Amino acid sequence: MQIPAVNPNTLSPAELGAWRGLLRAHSALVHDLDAELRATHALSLQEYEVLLTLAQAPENRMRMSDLAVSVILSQSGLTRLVDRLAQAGSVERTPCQADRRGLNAELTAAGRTRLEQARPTHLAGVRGGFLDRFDEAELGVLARLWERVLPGATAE
Amino acid sequence: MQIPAVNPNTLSPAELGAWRGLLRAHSALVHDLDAELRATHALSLQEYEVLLTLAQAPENRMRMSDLAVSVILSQSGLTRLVDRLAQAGSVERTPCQADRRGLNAELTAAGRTRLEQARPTHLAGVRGGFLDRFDEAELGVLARLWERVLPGATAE
DNA sequence: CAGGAATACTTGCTGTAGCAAGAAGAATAA
DNA sequence: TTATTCTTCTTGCTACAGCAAGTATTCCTG
Repeated sequence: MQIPAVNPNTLSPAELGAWRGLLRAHSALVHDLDAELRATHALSLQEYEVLLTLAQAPENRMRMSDLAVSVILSQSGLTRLVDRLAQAGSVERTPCQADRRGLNAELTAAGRTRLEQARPTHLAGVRGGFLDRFDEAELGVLARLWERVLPGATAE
Repeated sequence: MQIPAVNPNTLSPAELGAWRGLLRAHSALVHDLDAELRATHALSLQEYEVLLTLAQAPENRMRMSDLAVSVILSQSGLTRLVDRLAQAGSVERTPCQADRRGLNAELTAAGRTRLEQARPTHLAGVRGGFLDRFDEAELGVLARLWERVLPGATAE
């Protein structure tokens, strides 16, 4: 029986499917989620993720740099994202006790309200577009597969 | 034995891992691939994908709108991407026989050379960062899982 | 306790993407 | 045929992201 040689210059169908599937799925999901959040709550997906992350953080606040890592954004990108959220009154910058270089982004009451309004939309989008397509076991498999790709990122 | 109720307002650990893992994995992989292609071949990941797609197309050319879908880009985004590639001599716009509204993007000889130079980098990146983490069976599983997320996208 | 290196955040600049509107051609229908 | 509508691509505008440089503070080393 012939073993199909791994051609170092080409991808197998399974490889192609896995790789391009990742690209396509990500693009479609993120695009749709973002569009729906914008349309119904005037909130980008990234803004939503910041509010959510803060809501789950102790004291509802987090150092700017940690927040940037959490939401997968450069530090300068986060600075401006928080600018926008602060402008809208959803977040405040508060000084950091221990380190005067640092700033905390802190969720305001208005921000919490905004998040709570948007949350059903986001959850419905993630479920409807992604999670509902799989059963719990498959989701577990996926989660474990990701850990092989990611250096030391633990699922929050 | 207690069955954990599905809380409609929260994600289970597996759900979270699967979803955030997708976001993180995509971000890390695309970022690194793009950076490496830029550093070693002065080519963005999107530019690379255009060249590759053209190289695999019949006659090495493709309608602008089809190309946009293939590489997951808006039409205006593709117009400008092809502008850049044409500027660099990697691609040419040729008129479309059947439909004079249309244009084909066509790979030039120089573009093919450029692609061939960059290809090992790209393949090594995709393999090293992603594909090598899984065996063929797992890749097949992944590919099939994606098809449930994607409407009618068949892996090329 | 200086003085230099490292860290935290912001700002200037640039590149790239999308949407919406426009121009040119094709398709349909009467 | 010609008028209306649809499609294909491009262009104007804007938004968002990253890098690199700048500023303020802390850490480290002697």
